[in-house]
Amino acid sequence: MIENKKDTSEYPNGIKWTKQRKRVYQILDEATQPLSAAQIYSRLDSEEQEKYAISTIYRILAVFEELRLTDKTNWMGDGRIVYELHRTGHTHYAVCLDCHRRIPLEQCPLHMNACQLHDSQAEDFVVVSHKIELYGYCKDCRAKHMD
Amino acid sequence: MIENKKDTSEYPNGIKWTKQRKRVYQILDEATQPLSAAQIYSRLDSEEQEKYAISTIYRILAVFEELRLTDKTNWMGDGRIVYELHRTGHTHYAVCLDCHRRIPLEQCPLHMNACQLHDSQAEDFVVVSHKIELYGYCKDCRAKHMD
DNA sequence: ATCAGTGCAAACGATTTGCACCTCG
DNA sequence: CGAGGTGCAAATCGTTTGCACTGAT
Repeated sequence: MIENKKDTSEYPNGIKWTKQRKRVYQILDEATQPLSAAQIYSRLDSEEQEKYAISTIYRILAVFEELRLTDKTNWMGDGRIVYELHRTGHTHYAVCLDCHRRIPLEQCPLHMNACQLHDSQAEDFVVVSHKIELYGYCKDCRAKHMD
Repeated sequence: MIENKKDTSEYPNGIKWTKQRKRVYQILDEATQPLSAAQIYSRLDSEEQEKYAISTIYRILAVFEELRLTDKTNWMGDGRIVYELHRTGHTHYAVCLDCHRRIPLEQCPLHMNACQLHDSQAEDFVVVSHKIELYGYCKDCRAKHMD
């Protein structure tokens, strides 16, 4: 069997690394913020014969989540589920209530991964992960309303 | 005009306090955790002629949110939107990844309401509110899987 | 009496699924 | 070659909306 290098340095074991999956992975990788399935779909180039079925996108995202490649979130806002690569640990966002921009936070305001929770209501609850979202107004939007 | 006391001690001004609204409010008030529209609907007693239209439930919940009577949330989990009365400030939950139970936390693990955020990525972002959800495994579910 | 609130059914948008075909390994 | 992946269209689910009727104030 001929030894040939794979063009993508890192990808999960045990699944077929099809052009569709490559592309969805690439789009998520290039994204600066979490994307919905529809947003991923719309970033496919129709001129390049790239309009893979939207159901395929959903199935790929399901597989990615199964493999812990992505994080899935649906928060306040437009109600759609958004996906992002599960990069270096977790990410939280500051969400502007005006322009709906999601600003990723550099650091986590809470340090309690995989720990025992000390709260009288949730005794013996073992925390595996957490999500935080801060709501407020970004610099630009505050300026906009300052008149 | 005859002065007559209202049977419900507290309710919002300016809206008709119909039996449907009373009942939805009561269900939310009795609930120990946030409920989805469908869950509220299913708690109506069909024997009591109480099966108000599901669309009515949604509309009532929309009004309640407008009046700041309730908080609306859709996080990780089953994808449905859940509602709870906007009681004494904000509440956070520990969500069991196994049984999906939502355990309200006694205290907020984060103290940063209405403050300036100090994060290099979100400079000059003014935080109005925040949501936190902890994911993990509750006592019962951990016991279940311990064999 | 009036107009907001309701019920019903139909519309809607996001997500899922069944099935035949295709393609990676 | 064969199992797994995909495309397409139809189904499903939660939620929203149009319209005629009802009931709280």
